[in-house]
Amino acid sequence: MSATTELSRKERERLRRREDILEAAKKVFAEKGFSGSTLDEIALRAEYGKGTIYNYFSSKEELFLTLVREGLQSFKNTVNQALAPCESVVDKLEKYIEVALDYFYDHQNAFKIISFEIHQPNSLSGVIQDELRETYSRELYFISQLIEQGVREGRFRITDSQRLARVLQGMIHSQICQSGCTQHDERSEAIETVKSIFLHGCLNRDA
Amino acid sequence: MSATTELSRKERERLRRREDILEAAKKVFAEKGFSGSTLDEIALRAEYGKGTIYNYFSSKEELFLTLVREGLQSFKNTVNQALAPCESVVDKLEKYIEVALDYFYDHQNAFKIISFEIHQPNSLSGVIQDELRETYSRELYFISQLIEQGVREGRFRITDSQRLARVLQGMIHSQICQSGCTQHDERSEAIETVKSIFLHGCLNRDA
DNA sequence: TTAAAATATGACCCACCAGTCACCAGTTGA
DNA sequence: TCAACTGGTGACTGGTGGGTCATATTTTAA
Repeated sequence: MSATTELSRKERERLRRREDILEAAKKVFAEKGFSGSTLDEIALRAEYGKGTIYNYFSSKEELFLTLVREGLQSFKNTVNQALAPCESVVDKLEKYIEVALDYFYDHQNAFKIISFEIHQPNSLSGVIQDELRETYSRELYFISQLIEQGVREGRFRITDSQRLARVLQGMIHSQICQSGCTQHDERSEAIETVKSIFLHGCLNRDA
Repeated sequence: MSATTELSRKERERLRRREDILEAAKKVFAEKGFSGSTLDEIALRAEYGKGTIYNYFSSKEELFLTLVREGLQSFKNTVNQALAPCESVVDKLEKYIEVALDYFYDHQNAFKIISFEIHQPNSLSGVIQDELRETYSRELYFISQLIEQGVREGRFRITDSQRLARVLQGMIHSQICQSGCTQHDERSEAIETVKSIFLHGCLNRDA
């Protein structure tokens, strides 16, 4: 084995441990929230000692923030990739609803972490809270820009794109965490319903 | 002063202190969540000693649960009173959207407490968590029953009343906690938008 | 084979917090 | 005026949890 392969195996192992820890932390945070979770439990679940966690993350907050950052980034990438082939605004919105619901159904723990710490303003330190809020609002901004374009094209009955973005986000989020959301037809029914209500509710009839 | 007035003054004072404590607790819990809040801070905000709180509530959990219970009960009463004069299902739904948004805009702390502890399943003890969930799902059941009736009357394009109830709830919740939601026209615009999208999106055109 | 470097580990430290209780101020009733 | 009582109080306690560090273990390099 050459030196480079050696190094890369070490790198891989380090990465793997990091992932193990993140995975365990995701489960615990999703169940108990930030304040309710303990590093002891995360270490237990990850099957590492507590000290090990501090070889990979400098604090509980950094561990949490990493989860949020990587979760949102991964969601964003998925969305961008999915929307790339779409031409019209309506196509894009439909695709967004599909991909967002699919993603969050598949990553419910990530969803819980991202969504409920947003609603709990002051349990994290200021700077971190700000970054979190910032990233989140950029996500909202993405939808509202999409809608804004549709408004300019005269496709929408309602023209407050910010408000529409929020409404759509609320509709999507309402469908996660339902019982039995793992079944495939359950899921596609949810997708169809949200699409149908939002588009029927917002688009001009004569369009 | 007669003995009864004496007693009643004492009673009133006791009630007043209870309210003071609940009010302070509501603010703190709304800001920091259940796990993130401390009784010391609640006592400080209420301007009482920590020991005093235990003369009125047996534990942190009971204090929190009282807030949730009384908050939901008060909301329920407001809704029932508002919907009483309405005849048709559509009238009732419109009224519900109005009154729910108005109520939560006016009681944002209550809203935060009720909504985000629902999304954080395991930070409270089992029995309490169950009661909370139960009460919450009865609220959802109320809307879904309303919609169910509309479905039977053939007024709805979409017939899964449970799902519609969730969507509506998501739309309503998405509008709370926006910036500038204290202004009156902001608020009525939110109400009109939600009404408009939901009804346009769900009702049959020929109805 | 062994010295050195890297890394995992959990006992330990300290700050913090829910809950308690001995004390005290104010009120009542005689 | 005083004794009994009621009710607020915050210092105290026991337990807990984030974060540390000396030690143990494994890996690397010679």
